Amino acid sequence: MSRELELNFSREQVSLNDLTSKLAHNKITNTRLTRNRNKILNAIETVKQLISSGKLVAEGDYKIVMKEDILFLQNYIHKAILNGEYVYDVETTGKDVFNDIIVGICLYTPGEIPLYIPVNHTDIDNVRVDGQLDEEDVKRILRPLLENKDCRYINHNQKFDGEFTQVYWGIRIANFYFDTQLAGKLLNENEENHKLKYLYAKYIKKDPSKWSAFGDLFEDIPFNYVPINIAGVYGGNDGIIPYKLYQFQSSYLRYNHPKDEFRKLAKIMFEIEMPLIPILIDMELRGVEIDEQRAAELNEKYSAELKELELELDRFVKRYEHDILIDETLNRLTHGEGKINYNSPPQLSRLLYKIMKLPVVSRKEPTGTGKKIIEKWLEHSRVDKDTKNFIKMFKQFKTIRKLLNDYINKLPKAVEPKTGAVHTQFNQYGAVTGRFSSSHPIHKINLQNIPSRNKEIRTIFKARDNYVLIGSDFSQIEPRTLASLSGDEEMINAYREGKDLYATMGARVYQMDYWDCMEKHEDGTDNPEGKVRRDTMKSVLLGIMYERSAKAIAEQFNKPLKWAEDLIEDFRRAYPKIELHRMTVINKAETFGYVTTLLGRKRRLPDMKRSDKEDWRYLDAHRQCLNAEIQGTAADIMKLAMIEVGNNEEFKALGAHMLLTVHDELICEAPEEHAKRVGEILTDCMKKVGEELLKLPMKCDVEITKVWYGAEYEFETEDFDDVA
DNA sequence: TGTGAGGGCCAC
DNA sequence: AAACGTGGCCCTCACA
Repeated sequence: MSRELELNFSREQVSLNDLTSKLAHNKITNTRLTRNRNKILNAIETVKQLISSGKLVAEGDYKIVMKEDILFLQNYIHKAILNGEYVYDVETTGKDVFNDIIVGICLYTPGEIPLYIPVNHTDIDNVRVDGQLDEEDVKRILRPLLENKDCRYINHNQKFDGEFTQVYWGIRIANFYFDTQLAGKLLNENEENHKLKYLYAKYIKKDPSKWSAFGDLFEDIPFNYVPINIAGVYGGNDGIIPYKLYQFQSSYLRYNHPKDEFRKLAKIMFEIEMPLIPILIDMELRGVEIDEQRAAELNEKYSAELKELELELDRFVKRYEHDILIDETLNRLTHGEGKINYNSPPQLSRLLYKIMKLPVVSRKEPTGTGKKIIEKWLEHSRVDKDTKNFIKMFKQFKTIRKLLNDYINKLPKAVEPKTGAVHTQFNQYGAVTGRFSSSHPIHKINLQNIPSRNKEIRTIFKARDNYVLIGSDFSQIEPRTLASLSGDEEMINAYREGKDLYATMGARVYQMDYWDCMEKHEDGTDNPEGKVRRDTMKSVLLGIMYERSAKAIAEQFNKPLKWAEDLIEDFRRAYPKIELHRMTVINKAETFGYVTTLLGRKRRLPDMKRSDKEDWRYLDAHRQCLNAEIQGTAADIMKLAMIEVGNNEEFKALGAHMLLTVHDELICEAPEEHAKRVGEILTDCMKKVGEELLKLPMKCDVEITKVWYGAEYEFETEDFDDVA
């Protein structure tokens, strides 16, 4: 099956004894630059001194495995397999799974000595150090352990090790059993940080202050330059530390814990977070292809527009040239040239407020130049027509600049040549609520904030040749979650009967007919008044989930404060159970200092225990209570759905792959001929999971396209086949 | 030369 | 002071 990735690493082109070209991607490894060379040498010297002064010590005995130890290693692996659990950690030249390389392996199994196995250590001139085992031998010897389903793999941030192991050695680790980083987040998402050494210092050594001395010594130094004897100290620790942390954490995260709250957390750990790791590895390594031609077209189009806008802006600003030049700040910031940089908030605020004398429209941001302020200026009576025109162009300029710099021009640069795709990392516990986040350490790619309001940007993403994109999104998952958690009959019934929720709410709150609160009349004609009512209800409901103030809702609809207050009050009366639920969640948070999702994932909000209810820290936490419960529950559902999809045999057999998850939407790729079936499997899995948990009907909208947000894919009809 | 803060804005 | 929840990244500018 096409589950394995085809990568062209061309490793043969590089002499095994001189790793220069392999390391050349990373500018710091260009040791011909004295700056880099010195930086590395100094860092190594620092570590040597730390060791000789006793400040940096191994946690215990350890062994460095060299060429002559090959039989010992084989025997060790045998013992690890009998033991059934092990720590395995890869040390690499950096974080880029497609371009960095494995330098050494830390290995540990309980009852045995921790090992450090160097494989690609070099001297400062990138010449491989003698005496190390061949990488091929290490790979061959480790494989039976890593691929053994009965052997529990334990480590911190296993996705990283799993990806390197898969990309370089073609080995898929069989049993991701316990990730101490994920466990750390489940047990306390508010931790100062979730780095291995920090958690170890805090919970095992009980001295969090000391962690930094051990912390990121090699953060910026490719590990290959670290002398093997020093790496051994470090590597020995990296085997034992995760294991001790695991022992500590698993005393809480276990199915037989006396407290129900921990049994639930154990369930989330072992039935959601851990099974997700191999799925995310597949998604991240596969990546998504982009159409560089399309990106170039859009670049041309938007660049031209941007250039034009800048000229127009300059033309208008020209009349203030003198004022700009005599303004001390602007003169300095524009280097005495008076040419405004429209990307610079300091320059703009000076220009707009001091020179052009635009009124302050937000007490909160008296020098702001953002969207909200621009909107206010555009409606302000004291701003003249010409200036409004200028502001409009400025607004447009900013939008275009953002689209160009952040997406259109950036995506092609992020294509990984070895796969021809753009990759991101899905941080599994990226948000405190349990949601994913998306980022990339090298390319800085976040695939969860690709513009959707602008319909063109997403069309840069395309399915691979002969594949289609199949995206399915949960319709209104958060309101559905609220309906389920609160048990509000009216809301639940709206979903059961397949009615429009917001129109149902509108009918109730406004005491009007259902159809008077819809975007269209019953006969299909437009109903603008109905649309306003429906939009208002949507906003109020979202507002309640986000603890939005009446003032903010009033502002959005340009209505008086009283109007919004009454609306919210009406809503609360019409849906008493939602309000009751909100109060219950808040009370729980005040009593216990945390709220939980449906499955028991915790959001700890210790500030809810403050007695001063006016304290901003209390209010801050207060706003998070209901939202964390709903957002977190929705995240749990999406995660379970991904596991359901990822483990679906038919889905795999049809050659389908998950590519992206954007909170309530899951985007997959499948061969064209299986598109329909894969779409069905996808929505079936998602709906099944949602309905099991929320006990109300779920709705998923599927789209099959060649490009993201593109036109619906046209299936070839059978007739067409016959003709062909 | 690198870094962090502030302002801003994209997504759900 | 903030007053809408969860994120990540860009750009400029000041500062080490």
